[in-house]
Amino acid sequence: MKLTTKGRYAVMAMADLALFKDNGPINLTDISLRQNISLAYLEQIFIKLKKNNLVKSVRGAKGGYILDLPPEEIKISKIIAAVDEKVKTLNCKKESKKGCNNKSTKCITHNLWDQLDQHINNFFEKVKLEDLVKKSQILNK
Amino acid sequence: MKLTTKGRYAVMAMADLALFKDNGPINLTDISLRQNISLAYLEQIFIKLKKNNLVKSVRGAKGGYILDLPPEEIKISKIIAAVDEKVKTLNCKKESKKGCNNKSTKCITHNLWDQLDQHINNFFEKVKLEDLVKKSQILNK
DNA sequence: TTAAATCTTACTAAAATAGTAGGAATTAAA
DNA sequence: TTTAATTCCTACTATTTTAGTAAGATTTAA
Repeated sequence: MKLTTKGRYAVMAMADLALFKDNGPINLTDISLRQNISLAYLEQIFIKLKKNNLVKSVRGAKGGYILDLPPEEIKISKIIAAVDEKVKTLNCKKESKKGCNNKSTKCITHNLWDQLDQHINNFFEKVKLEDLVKKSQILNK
Repeated sequence: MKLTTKGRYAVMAMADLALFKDNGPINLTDISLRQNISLAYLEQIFIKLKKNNLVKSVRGAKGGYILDLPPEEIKISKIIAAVDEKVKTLNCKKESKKGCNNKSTKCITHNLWDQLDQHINNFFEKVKLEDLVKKSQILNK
């Protein structure tokens, strides 16, 4: 689990798709304007979302993207995992069969980071795209 | 809450201090060797730990650092906060009185990141230095 | 007096992140 | 059949952050 603006953009864009999911394919230019993210950057992000079966594309004029699943079935964890390659927040420099940093034991804090990863993952596993859309409707009066 | 190797090093070093807390001041050269972290880098880290009242220093020969509190009273969250300046995992580009990115509303995912920060913080609030020391003794046979 | 240590400041290298650029391919609609 | 809108693809670049180095000043036990 790695947290960067790329992941944040991805979640924002997916939430945008969810909000407008009944309008047919949504093009990136619209998302770019609404969410204030550069078009070219969004394009890169959507290639990854597509590869990970989170969205479907419709090419050509009047094309765009649509969610591949209903918002209540899309976990935030999947979205973030799709765009940010690395999986862990923090790694020990090297972990061999022996242990961390080639020492004979795991480093003192090794388990702590493992647990943190699980903890963050749990959080994002529980939240669905649907939850964000609902919230944004309620909270922004 | 920002997670980098600096934070990890800080936790490792503090755990090291906790392990050897009955030996009087521990010098950074020893920690450097045991934890495989460069001395000069450790020095920088310890300046911050000291500023944040997590350790006390003893200058001069036979000097070193000691914990300012017993390990059961030192939360991991404090250690990480001490060395990593920024507090949040992810920020919206700009949040003015109006909302994120100067739009009239908070961005769709704003609350999500706030909640995540709380979630991670909770985790580190619950874990004390003592827990790490115990664990390292048990798990590394 | 010396050696071991912290303290201080400034610099630098490396990596990651964020973003740009330019054009190819596809397709709805005029 | 042409055009405009759109995704797709690849490469490049600028910026920021992170990690680390360097050099020396200061302090103090022995």
